[in-house]
Amino acid sequence: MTARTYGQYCGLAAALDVLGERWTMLILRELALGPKRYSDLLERLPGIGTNLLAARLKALDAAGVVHRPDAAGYALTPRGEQLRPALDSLARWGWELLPDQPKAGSVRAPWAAMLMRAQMEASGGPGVAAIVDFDVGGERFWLRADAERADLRDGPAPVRADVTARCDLPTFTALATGRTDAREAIRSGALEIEGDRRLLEQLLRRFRLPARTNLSSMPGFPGRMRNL
Amino acid sequence: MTARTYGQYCGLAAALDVLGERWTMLILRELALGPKRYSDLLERLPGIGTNLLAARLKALDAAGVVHRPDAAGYALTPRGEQLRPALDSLARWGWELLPDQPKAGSVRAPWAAMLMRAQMEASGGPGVAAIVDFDVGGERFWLRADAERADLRDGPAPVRADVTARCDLPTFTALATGRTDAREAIRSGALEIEGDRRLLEQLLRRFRLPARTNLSSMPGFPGRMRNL
DNA sequence: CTGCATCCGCCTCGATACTG
DNA sequence: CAGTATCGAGGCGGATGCAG
Repeated sequence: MTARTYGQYCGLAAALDVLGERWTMLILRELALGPKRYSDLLERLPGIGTNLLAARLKALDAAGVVHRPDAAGYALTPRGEQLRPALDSLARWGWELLPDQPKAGSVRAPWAAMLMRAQMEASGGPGVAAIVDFDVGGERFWLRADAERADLRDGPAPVRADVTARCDLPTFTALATGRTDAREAIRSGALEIEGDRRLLEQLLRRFRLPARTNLSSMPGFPGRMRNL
Repeated sequence: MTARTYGQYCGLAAALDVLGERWTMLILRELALGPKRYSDLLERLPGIGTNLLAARLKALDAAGVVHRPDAAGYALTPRGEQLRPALDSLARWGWELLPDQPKAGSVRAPWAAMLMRAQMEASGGPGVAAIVDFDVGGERFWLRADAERADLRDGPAPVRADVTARCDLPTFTALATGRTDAREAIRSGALEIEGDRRLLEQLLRRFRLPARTNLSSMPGFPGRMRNL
């Protein structure tokens, strides 16, 4: 009954009173890619439990972070959209914790794409204006970039894209981590392009994630960490 | 035994695997103000419970976020310091959730000061270089500002400050929220200054927090929210 | 079928008591 | 001072039920 709040007059504590419970920020991550229905969220958040998702959505609605534009479907409110810098910042910090090689089934292309978008914005912006339509192993999402900012949504692009890129998930993660580049992937046939090839190459160059210090070599590891 | 992780190859999920449990980010907030001992943390985190604090510190140590420079005392590692932008971002988002009037006992001057520092950095930087020593109701902390960034630590300034400011907590929150300004507070005697008065006035102008939309007037309020 | 609510076992949390 | 041990209450995860 007595909702567990920190009761501190502090911005961080107040934010965590709303966002701090398990799964909450991950729900918002999914909704940041576009509106979704209850069952969409369930399938993208493996392990969450149906009751918990319902409870979180209700709480987020009450907090003014999420709303229901139509009867079936949840979306971020403007207040929820304002969370993006914070989620980006956390994601960039967490990126360095991830192992070099993802465990099978733990990767979703949009998650990597979100990270790359955040990274791009943090390092001076995309630099070019473009709309790119991705198909990564059948998963569709699209990016709208301008000089400083980039926006990422799932689903197919609702407008005509400048470039269309199709590849499988391993290729995409290889592109993301810089283990390969666009030119090479195209040459090997792993990446299929339609439209302005140079635009995509330009973007992917800015898209690259920073190298990670390998955690397994850190003192005190493993503690209670990762099991991807 | 099986530490509850999300198991997603996603920066945000990885960050939350380390930071997502209750109290963790608030511990880091405290350590971001400077190294502290176990009992210092206990007293600044009312309600945390001794076992939980010990467990969190152990986990954060294992994760490479916190370390113990000397036998009794915890501090952020460089990796922990890198969390500042993320904590700042969350704090700025959460600021707008706070009620205009804090409940008695729920305010700590450094929390407001942290928020002001984050706000200052986000809106173009302090603009001036200065070291300011604060004494707010007996609580000491100091700010080192340059054109773009600002650093805030608790305790008295270890170097000679350009300005020394002394006031009580209500005056400080009034300054923070813009309900009063430095000139007025000095004139009324609520704020005592030693040193370069104009420097402080300049800083405090950049220090002001944005106005908040009053939550209580929002649809769906109260849901499960604040009880400060 | 989607969108939950209910129930159940376990784990986390918070409070208190106790120890080196 | 700096934690560990213990225990009740509640949050979480999984399975199942059920209404629209």
